[in-house]
Amino acid sequence: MPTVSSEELAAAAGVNSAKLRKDFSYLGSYGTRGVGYDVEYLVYQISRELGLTQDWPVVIVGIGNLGAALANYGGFASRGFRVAALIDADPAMAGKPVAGMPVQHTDDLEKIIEDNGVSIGVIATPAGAAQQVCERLVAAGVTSILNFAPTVLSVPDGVDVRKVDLSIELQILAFHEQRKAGEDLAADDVVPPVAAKQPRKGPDGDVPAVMPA
Amino acid sequence: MPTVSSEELAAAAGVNSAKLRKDFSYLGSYGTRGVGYDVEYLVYQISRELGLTQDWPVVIVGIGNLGAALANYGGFASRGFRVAALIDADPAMAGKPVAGMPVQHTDDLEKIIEDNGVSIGVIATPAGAAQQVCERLVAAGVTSILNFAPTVLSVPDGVDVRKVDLSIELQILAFHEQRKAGEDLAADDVVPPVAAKQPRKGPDGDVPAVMPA
DNA sequence: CCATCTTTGTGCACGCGTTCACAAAGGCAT
DNA sequence: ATGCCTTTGTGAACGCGTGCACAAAGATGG
Repeated sequence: MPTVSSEELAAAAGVNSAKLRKDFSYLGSYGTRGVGYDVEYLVYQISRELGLTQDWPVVIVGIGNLGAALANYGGFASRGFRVAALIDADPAMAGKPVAGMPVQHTDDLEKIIEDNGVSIGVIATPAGAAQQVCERLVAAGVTSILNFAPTVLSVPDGVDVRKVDLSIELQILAFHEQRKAGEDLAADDVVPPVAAKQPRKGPDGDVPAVMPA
Repeated sequence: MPTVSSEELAAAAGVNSAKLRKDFSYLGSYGTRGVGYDVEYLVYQISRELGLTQDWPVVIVGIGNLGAALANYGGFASRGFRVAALIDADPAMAGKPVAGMPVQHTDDLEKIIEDNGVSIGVIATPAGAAQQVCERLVAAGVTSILNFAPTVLSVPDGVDVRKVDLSIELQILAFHEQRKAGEDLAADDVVPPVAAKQPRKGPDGDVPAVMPA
């Protein structure tokens, strides 16, 4: 039976082993003292807790370059996501196959959502169309929205929205780049907490309070 | 002179006004007591600190759907980024215009980086090509990399990498979605800290220690 | 010029998450 | 079966970031 110790996992992930054990303990006591964690069982438990074992039908609205890229993205299927439909407002797109699936017209949005029991929608439309699409999705029963359009969506309570701004990541790189370049001359002006450590995003987040356009 | 108080800004951003003032104070004392912050001046100071006032030439390697989407993305220019070149390994792509700019062949990668003084590279290639492209970018002088390929890149010290995994965001939505659905039946099993609050990414991050594939 | 009012900048305390450290527990060899 | 070794699970302490609360500072009006 292949096992891992919290120490090994912590080293691999670059975190403290005690925190890792404590986090795991919230899921239950899946480890064996003196041995470690059964890899297969642990993977299953975490997958289940994160919802990876469920099947999540999603629709992608707005099949431009980005929408097409998302439709072709391989990482979705392996995480339990199934692209149920591709939807676009352009009648010329209707029926055209993208990622082995015919694009459908916006007119049928509501029916598609219902028929497939979709609760997660992805918006990859131009900024101008996003809010309207969002409202239709929500009205049709979608309760979680991933927004790639450069707009802030307003939604009723109970609906989750996550906004992906591709340029923010670049922004952060540029910030560090500036640091690298400038730290020879200006070794004084330190901005301690706000934006200093390492990266990634997670269920919760940390945003600098204000970010100018 | 248009001004804002820390109170107004804090309310708009949904944060505590004291923290906001303290954060601003790290940039210097730009406020006026009894009045607030001069909007224009504040925007400039923050922009400068974040590196928005500089011109950052970037190259995008891998002009598939995603690369094309990035090339067309309007948000870059307004944040000080200038797409200096689009690079692809496919000879058939060479010379083809994407977002009003001819795609160049990978062979010229090093020359392009040098000629344009590029220090930030975006990788939007298939997973298999990413590491190799990464190494060539670094060898040519790039010190910050934004990686959209589903691979973990290894880079020498001094090079920053940020990985964007489009499915992680969906993952997080699905997690909350699962919560919504299940909280009626199972009001007990709580996973307290790891993954509960609200979203967004920032210069620093919070990752669940372990995330299975 | 003084009084009053508003809002900043910040010392200090509280609270929460991380880390330490160890007792309990299971495996394994003798 | 007994003892030793390894690793978990967790109580308790530490440290750090957040929020409170107030003094200092500037504006504004009389």
